[in-house]
Amino acid sequence: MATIYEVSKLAGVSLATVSRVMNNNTNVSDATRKKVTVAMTQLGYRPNSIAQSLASNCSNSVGLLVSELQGPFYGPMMSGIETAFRKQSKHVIIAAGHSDEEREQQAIEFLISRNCDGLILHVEAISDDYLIELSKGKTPFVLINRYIRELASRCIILNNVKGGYLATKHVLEQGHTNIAYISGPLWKQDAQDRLAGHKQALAEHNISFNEQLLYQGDFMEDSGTAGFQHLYNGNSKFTALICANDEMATGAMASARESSLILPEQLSIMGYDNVFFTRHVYPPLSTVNYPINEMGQMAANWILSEVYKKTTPALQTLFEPELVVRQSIITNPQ
Amino acid sequence: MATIYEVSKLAGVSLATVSRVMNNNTNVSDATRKKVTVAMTQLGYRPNSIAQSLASNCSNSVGLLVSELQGPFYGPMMSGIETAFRKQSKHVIIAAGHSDEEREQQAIEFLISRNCDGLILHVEAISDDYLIELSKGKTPFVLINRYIRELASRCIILNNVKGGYLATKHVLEQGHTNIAYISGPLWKQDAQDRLAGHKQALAEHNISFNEQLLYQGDFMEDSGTAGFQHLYNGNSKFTALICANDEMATGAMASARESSLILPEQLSIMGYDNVFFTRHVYPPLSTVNYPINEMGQMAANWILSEVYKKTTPALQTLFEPELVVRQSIITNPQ
DNA sequence: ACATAAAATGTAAGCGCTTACATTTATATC
DNA sequence: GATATAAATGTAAGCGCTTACATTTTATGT
Repeated sequence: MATIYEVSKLAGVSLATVSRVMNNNTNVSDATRKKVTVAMTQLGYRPNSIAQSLASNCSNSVGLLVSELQGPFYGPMMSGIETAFRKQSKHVIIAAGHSDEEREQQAIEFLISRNCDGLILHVEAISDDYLIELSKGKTPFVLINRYIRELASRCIILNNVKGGYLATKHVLEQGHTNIAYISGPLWKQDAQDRLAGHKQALAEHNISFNEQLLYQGDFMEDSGTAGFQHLYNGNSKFTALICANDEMATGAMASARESSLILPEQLSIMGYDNVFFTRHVYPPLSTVNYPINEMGQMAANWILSEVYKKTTPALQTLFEPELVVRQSIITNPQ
Repeated sequence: MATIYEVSKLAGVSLATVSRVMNNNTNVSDATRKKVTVAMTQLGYRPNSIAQSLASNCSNSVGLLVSELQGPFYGPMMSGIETAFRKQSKHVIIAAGHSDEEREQQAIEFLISRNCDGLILHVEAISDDYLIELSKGKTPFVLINRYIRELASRCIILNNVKGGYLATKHVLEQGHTNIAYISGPLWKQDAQDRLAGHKQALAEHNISFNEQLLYQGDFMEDSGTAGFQHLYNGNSKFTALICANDEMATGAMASARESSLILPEQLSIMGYDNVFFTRHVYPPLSTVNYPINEMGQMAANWILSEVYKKTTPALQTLFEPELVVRQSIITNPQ
């Protein structure tokens, strides 16, 4: 592999000049610039990004930490992020935290020791304090789907209260009054917010919240099935079930079907996230759109702007959910 | 950030010695090793991986090129790969090729210029010739889901003929004799192989292959719906439909339902890949398992072994598919 | 034509490590 | 205890770039 030195020799200029044309900012005359580029192509020169990084103290890489590499939620997020960075020739180093405090911490350490210029973090288990502490370090980061007041400007989040509200409002408008709810783990902010939105919509329709109709799940499919069983065997009847995310909704659907319910006729079900497979389940699931792809792109833009000082479209920190109506909710035949 | 120099000063040894204890291979007496490690922790020293890379000419990073970051197929693959590498402190740089020749090529260029020590490639559009040429370069790579005779030892593939065979055999054993088939794009090897397996099973059961019952799709959902429509409006009747992957099967299901067919009673459908959402569709889709997670891990092991000279579990290049029976196939009531 | 400022180019010192080779120190052999 | 051998440590030259600063060239004004 040719080095900058050979290029400079061939072009008959100094190392510095070659470097200058590479980083085409500084003043180089057109004549020499041409000489150099010719030499480069002639030698098939490709800059050594490692050497560049060492000398410039900038690795052009950003670390991305997600909970899982698989699953319907993270794919679109990573996709949005990768697209934004590739355009700028930044590369992304990925790691998975598996929603486990220790592993998330390790992953962050790993990414930092890898000289990432910035980090995009989707973390769940790690404490606010740790992140606040981290923010004092020299590696900038942005948070997705997590709000910490002290770090507000770098928290890219969805208006989950609104989303919860939208979901329940829609169900109410179809005439349902007995509505069960399977929430996420309530120590998580997003789970709380979605539930809060639910309650708000209920209140607006003068329906009192019934604790009997609440089940706390963990955002995973199995807790949807468990939740349905629990609720179904309880004393309070319901004609609609709202789940705090699509996976749980799916689990609940399977479980409902096992209990010989006909869907959606005998039970309306609502999801949240608008994960891609919601179109595929039967009946197609009505849900709330979580623009995770866009939020991923925004996170990338944040880094591009704050770390690499690029000009980007205006940074936005709060995203709005939207109702997605499909066929899992029927109007309640009173 | 402390450097190796400061560590050496604090420990009262030379740079080389510090370097040695870091790469803890060479001979260092226990006494000095201890001195050095103490100094390290005292300073909170973290090696600069960029400098290491430059000096050692090894970036400890491997490039991963997939078609899409999203979608049910790539998630588990990336997951398997990341897990294997994290354990060895290698990092993975991802890029997406979007099944487009030019973009795949660019991505490979990008990864190479990023000094990846090795590459894991899931490419579809790029030519055999390009890859053969690439194999002469200095960056080693392994191919997933692609077989090129000249590069056989680095092709990690599934026995797709067998998979196709298994799927059709199962359907035949349920008493179906009129079986439609939606294939992948037949310029792709895997699509061909799956179809070959299908024909083989048919032949074994003395059923002649009916061209009327074949539709060539493109592995994407929409072509499943288009395929179903085409076949359904054709002259040949069928009681079962086999799709060359799960997405197309899903599309076909939706389409069949739109044509007021009751599933699975009026039409048995079979998928391929065992993508995670197959459990969620209704009826749960019978399919063929593609152990993509394991194959991802194997690809990682290949790199670990060939590039980093680590000892790994035996390398394996050919994987076997397995039938996954769920509820989308009923026995044909002759 | 000459002084002066601006633009273009060159020089050389790092960036933080690894590693071949040289040197010193410890261990074994007789 | 002298010698041979092995183990431990040190020295210093890079790895391929960037960049502050120095120098040379070119443009500008009079």
